[in-house]
Amino acid sequence: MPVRNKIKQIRKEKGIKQLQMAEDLQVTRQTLTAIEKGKYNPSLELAMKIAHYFDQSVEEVFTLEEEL
Amino acid sequence: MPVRNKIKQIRKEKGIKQLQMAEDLQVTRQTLTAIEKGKYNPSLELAMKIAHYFDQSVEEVFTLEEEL
DNA sequence: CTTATATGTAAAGATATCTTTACATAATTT
DNA sequence: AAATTATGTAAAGATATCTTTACATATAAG
Repeated sequence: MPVRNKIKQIRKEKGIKQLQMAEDLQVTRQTLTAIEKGKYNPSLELAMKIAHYFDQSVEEVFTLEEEL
Repeated sequence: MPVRNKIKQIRKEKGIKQLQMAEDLQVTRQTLTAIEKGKYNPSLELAMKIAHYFDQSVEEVFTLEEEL
């Protein structure tokens, strides 16, 4: 059950730069890039910070893939 | 910003045993105990599985503490 | 009281998450 | 075209998450 995210899409819609967002969330830009690219999933804490940063719920940003 | 959870409380309300729940979620009972006790936070994937297991949202089960 | 069931805890090891440093390419601006 | 800004990537190291094995205590049932 991999987790997919819509971070890049939402970030683009809101016109936010990776660097800006990384600083606001107090993580490195590399962390954000890796997560957007699906290299790994964020911790629960970071996932909640990201969702709330977008004024959205965790489920609106991250989805648990059913198949497999 | 620590993450708090209501897993034990919700599990008790639903009358589910740790072992039963651990098997359903395909994690060890020790993992569940540690998370309920706040020794560490679950991964995002496990957090979403737990919330959905309870038919609840991540935010209903896990809360991001504001202060600090 | 003895047995069984539910929960708590711990240590060692594996893998995942995140940082730091560094470099590379793509896209935008001048 | 040159400079600046935005994004992609990688490797080493630190810490977090999770498993396995094992034992301990608490609560309930016989």
